[in-house]
Amino acid sequence: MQDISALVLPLLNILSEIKPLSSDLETELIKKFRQRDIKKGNVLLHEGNICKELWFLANGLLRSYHNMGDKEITSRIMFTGHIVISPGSFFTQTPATESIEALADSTVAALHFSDLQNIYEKYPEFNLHTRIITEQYFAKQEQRLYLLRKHDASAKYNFFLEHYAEFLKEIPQKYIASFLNIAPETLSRTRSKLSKK
Amino acid sequence: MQDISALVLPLLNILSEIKPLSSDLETELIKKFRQRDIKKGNVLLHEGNICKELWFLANGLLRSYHNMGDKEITSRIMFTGHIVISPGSFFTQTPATESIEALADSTVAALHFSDLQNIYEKYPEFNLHTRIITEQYFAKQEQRLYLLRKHDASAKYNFFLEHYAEFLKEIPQKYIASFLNIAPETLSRTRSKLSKK
DNA sequence: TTAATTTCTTGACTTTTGTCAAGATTCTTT
DNA sequence: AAAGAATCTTGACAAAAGTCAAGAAATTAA
Repeated sequence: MQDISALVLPLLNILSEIKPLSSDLETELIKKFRQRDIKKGNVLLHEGNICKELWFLANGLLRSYHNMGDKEITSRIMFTGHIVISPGSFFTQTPATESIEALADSTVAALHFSDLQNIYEKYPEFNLHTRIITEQYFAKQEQRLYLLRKHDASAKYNFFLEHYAEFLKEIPQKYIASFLNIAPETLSRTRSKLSKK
Repeated sequence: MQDISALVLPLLNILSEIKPLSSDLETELIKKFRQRDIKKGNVLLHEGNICKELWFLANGLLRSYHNMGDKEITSRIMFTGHIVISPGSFFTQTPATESIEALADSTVAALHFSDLQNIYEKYPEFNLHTRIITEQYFAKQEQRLYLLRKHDASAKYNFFLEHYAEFLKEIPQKYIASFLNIAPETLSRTRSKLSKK
């Protein structure tokens, strides 16, 4: 069990680069975040449940996915230093259409939705920080949409190599395939074709 | 040439439902918005240019699209009352990967990026409004992503019917097809199969 | 209203991807 | 290190979607 402020520190740095945080606000954030440890394979959020917390991934690797009929489709992969929510669920506090699981033993700092709302009331200047962060994640989503609109498997994979290269190190290929919305066999064939050239 | 405040009024209503606007802020917004009229078929933003303005679509119909090789793929369709930007481009002031055109004669109220930044400085409370609006549009993007991840054409079209029914009235089918990321012929066949059941 | 243009539908065919299955490889665990 | 489990690769085949083309229908313009 680490000191929560050590876990949250990188997040505070991200925030204060947008605009320095008052020490009161900083203290409040540290006070409200709670540590959660998730073992590899365990689920942080179940589809159908409401995403009641915002997580700062202090250490580890997470994956969000939809159950499409009988198979899972990976929606996002999240690394150390990412802010993690299920957006549709968290913002509106309605049931999530996706699940989030740990691909590696992970540690998150968790902030409850209602605590966040209280922070907005007490420290309205915090809206600036989250406005900008939401914009940044929004732009990332656009990139994701662009990938999914690519015609065929090799166009998707090439775009993936350009924009998501960091995925290659630790992520099993089957998750990359479902991130690209193609069958794992198709990804395997696409890669072998590519390496022959 | 209408009075700009009449154009912007519905936007002010949306904003003040989030939280009432101070009359100074309201005046400032009205002062900074400019009217633009776009004829059907004309392009509001060209791929490769920077999206320098935020638009409130006071009246009309817009479509954003990517050029994927030789063909266009519709990314969004925007109706009267929508706030319109090319997110990746506007937020970071970098070149857009999409174009935006008018599908019908349209009137927008335009706010320049730098004017918006000045408003944020002068009226920091405005961050609350845009934070919440960005969250709402973010959640919509999630739904869009969910659609594109659907396996086959009929699953996409059924999801489309449930969640984007308002598109059906005025949008030519070829744009709906490209919104679903399928060929227009495939959409036509999917629809005829569906109506036979 | 008629002519011209664009959009939509349908068929035949091709290409791409998905599916199932078996073997190879890699990763985990004991 | 060895056994077990999970993942990846490859082949054969099936299914789905894309492409091309021609005619029908609808929309727009004259």
